[in-house]
Amino acid sequence: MLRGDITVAIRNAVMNELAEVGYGRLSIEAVARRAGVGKTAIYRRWSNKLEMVMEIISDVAERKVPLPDTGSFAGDLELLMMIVSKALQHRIASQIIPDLMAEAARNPQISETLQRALRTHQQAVGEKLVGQAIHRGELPEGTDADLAVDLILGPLYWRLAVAREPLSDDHLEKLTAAVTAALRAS
Amino acid sequence: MLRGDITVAIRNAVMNELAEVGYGRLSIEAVARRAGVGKTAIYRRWSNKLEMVMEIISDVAERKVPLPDTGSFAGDLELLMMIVSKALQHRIASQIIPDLMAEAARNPQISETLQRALRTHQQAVGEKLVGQAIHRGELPEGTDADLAVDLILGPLYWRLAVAREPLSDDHLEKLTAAVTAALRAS
DNA sequence: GAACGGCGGAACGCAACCGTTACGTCGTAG
DNA sequence: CTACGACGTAACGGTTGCGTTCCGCCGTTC
Repeated sequence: MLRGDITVAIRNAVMNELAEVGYGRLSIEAVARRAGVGKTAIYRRWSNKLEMVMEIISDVAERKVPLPDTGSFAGDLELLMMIVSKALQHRIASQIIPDLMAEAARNPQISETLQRALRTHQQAVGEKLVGQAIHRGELPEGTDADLAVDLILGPLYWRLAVAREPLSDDHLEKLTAAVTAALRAS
Repeated sequence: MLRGDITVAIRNAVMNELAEVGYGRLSIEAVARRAGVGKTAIYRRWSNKLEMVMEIISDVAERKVPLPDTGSFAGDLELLMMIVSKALQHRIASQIIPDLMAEAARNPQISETLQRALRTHQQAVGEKLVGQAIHRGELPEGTDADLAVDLILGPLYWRLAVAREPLSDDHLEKLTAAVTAALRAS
């Protein structure tokens, strides 16, 4: 039986290595070195870099985030944006996510894995959010959940992961208000 | 004197190579091969990969986009969003931009170059857009240009460069309307 | 027509990784 | 106490890329 503590060490090493050098430059040897483990231990678990990274990433990415339900759309939205912004400011995540997204643009397998892990899940969040709001009468009947997701995640991702500018509480508040207005008007 | 046609061939090769394999895996040898050029021709121009890529990218990125001024905020916004979405759907750009953004997260020199090339310029677009609209009375006095940029570029970038979902004319229209509403309300 | 300089090509020594193999150690299960 | 299996280490041959050097070719300049 494969030893669990070794597997954990490898997983951590992969995450850190991914954050530091990115998928393109990640090497099995470096992972082994960092994990304090032989290459054999890695090849015993996965047959190559892609498979290894994909399995580890899906695992992490599929951890469910609780869908917000605070009782009001404003509350749900604020909570969701807080959660997402915290996640995007996490040291490891903020390096790994853009890197894998870029990699997904040229590797169909990575693309598919990320889609399944992120889109399925996060789109569900958006749909639930919008659905609840419509049901409560806080948003008009035909509100486009797809559009809502773009409007909620887009600006956050842009500012935190792309432009890498700070996100003050004040700015987050304005953003929340703006998104609310945008959705109400649609 | 260095031959101009050779320089052009190298520049093109770098762009295509960047798009195909990304910065992390880009190698001087591959660039030379692709450009049909000796490695010596490259080292005669730049001293290493980073310097080469940075010079070529800044050149491309600093080409000025005409600031929209159609006479109305709605027109300006629609035009800007069209331009940006076209740019983000360009084959080469859509691969290179997320890749370099990810790389910038771990390489300060790349980060700085991109900031200067993109932010300075695109932020100016946002500020002009908002400034014109305020001047015309189409947006309230204190509208935050920073926020506007987040709201305009964020959803587009998210959808096109991250989620990689198609952007229909219909969706673009809804997005424009939503952003307008958001900014008016702020 | 001679000198110069950019060019491609080839090879250099060096380093990093690949994926695989052989070996000896050590903990655990039977 | 024995057998098994996962472990780390070390080495394998092969590939790729680095940055440099030397060569001979060829077009331009004077």
